[in-house]
Amino acid sequence: MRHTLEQTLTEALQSSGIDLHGEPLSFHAPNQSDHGDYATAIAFRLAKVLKQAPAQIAEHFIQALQPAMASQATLSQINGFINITLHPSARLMQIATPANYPIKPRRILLEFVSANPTGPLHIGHGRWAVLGSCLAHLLRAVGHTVTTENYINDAGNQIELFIASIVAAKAGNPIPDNGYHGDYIYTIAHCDEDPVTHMLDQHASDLSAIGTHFDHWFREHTLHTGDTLSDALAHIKAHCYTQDSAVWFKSTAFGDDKDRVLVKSDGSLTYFAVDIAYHWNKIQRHYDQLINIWGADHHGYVPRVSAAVQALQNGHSPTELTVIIGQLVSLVRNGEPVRMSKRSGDMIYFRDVIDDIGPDATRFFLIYKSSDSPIELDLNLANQKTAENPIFYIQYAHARICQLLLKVGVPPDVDITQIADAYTDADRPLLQCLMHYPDTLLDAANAYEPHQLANYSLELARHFHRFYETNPVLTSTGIQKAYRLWVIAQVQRTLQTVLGILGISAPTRM
RNA sequence: GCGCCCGUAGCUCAGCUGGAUAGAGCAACGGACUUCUAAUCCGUAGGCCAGAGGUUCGAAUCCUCUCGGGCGCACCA
Repeated sequence: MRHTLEQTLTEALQSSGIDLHGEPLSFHAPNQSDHGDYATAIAFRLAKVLKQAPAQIAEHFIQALQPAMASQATLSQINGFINITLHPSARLMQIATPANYPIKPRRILLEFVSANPTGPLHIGHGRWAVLGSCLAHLLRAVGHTVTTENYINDAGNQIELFIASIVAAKAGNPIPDNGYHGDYIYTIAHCDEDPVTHMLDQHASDLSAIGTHFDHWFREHTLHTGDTLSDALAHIKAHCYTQDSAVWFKSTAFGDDKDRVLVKSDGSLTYFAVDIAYHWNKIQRHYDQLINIWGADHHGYVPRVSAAVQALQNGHSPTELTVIIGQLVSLVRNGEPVRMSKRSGDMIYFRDVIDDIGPDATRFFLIYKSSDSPIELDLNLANQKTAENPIFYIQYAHARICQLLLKVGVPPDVDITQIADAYTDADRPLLQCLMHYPDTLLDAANAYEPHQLANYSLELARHFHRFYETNPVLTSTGIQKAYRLWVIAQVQRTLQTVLGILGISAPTRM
């Protein structure tokens, strides 16, 4: 694993009396597999300080390191880069060794979706549902403790408008202009269930359809009935002032653009005031980190919440707040944008997309792009999107392995140093890909970017399919058969882990 | 006007804290199924990384500006 290698080799260099001047070795995977398994450009960064050519420095370092590495790898210098090429058996050993992740475990509260229960979930909520659940799996995979939470705004104006809309529909009256006009309003009006409960059940059902489940559903109204609100306001009071008969929070003292109103001049609370109470509640649950996933349409809200979290804690044992801003999903039909508003009639809901292309394709489609990048979904191309969706390519790799292993029965116990004799250079890209899995996982977790893992799974599947074409297993014999079986079993294991984190099924046949 | 995100192959997108010849998928063209599932593989073609400056050994990546697109700038939630 990269981290261990960096540590070991840094120590080896230092004990040879080499001064790195604070530069980290920073290994990366070379973009050409025949350059080796790990590479570092440290010689370039030290060239100026050491007043030597990079190639010279690299050669010098290699001389110092080679003795310590000889049993595992060959070191070489190309164009000033130091390349490490593991011996085949060392590479196989690396793959077989369980990863340990150099992180400080944190207790994390991850909040996402948090849709108003005034209408069904749309595709945008779906993106956060997928991103959030993948991120939770990812952070847990490297050793953090994660609690997932869905915040429900079941109090306030929007809920009142929602209820008023249903009451009007029930009575056969026209729905208020600023009310909700979707078809679902009439559906709810025809049943006796509590409208908010009905909506929340539907949310849970939609989320469950793509395998997203929350540890907590936090209801806003519980903030109003308990002491949390007054308690939170009391804790932030030192940073507040009164002006124009409204109470303002001096958020500019914590980096916000302007101060924000908490208590309006009519005595009622702003949404922000309630949100402060919610975050106060989170802080009191003693997490190390709060992560919120918000759509780009809320990014302007970040500085004030961040300011509030700082003010509430007054610098004492701070809980860190991290807000992940994701770009929006837009729907297009016949080249024309489809407006996504809960108040307009014409709506495509998240459930429609799931039913159309299936949960696995939906999840993959929403996770394999960076959340910084907007997603445009053409409804007319929905079926085509299914064919284009690379998820089947990945699942097919897994299914191929499963069917093959089924025919073999119980694979034999193997001695890695023995089967390494069957290694050929053509297998190197696949083995490197397998070996780099823990590094990829760690990078993805540290960056809060599950899409890195989705892209990794594609890459692994590609290498596997190539291997499969040219390495018949059933007709091979002896060491070669054992080796090939071992390799595909490693691919199977890794694919299962990755697909598990992505929340996508790993079918045994297709 | 101010702030955040984005601009990479025909289309959809990767490109990790600057590193070696910028990569996939889909679409196009040409090959490979009596052989572990062809939902696959191999090959060909496709690029002024929006544009212009700057930083340096080295820039798609960092800084500044311009153009173009998305989103946001409430005593709404």
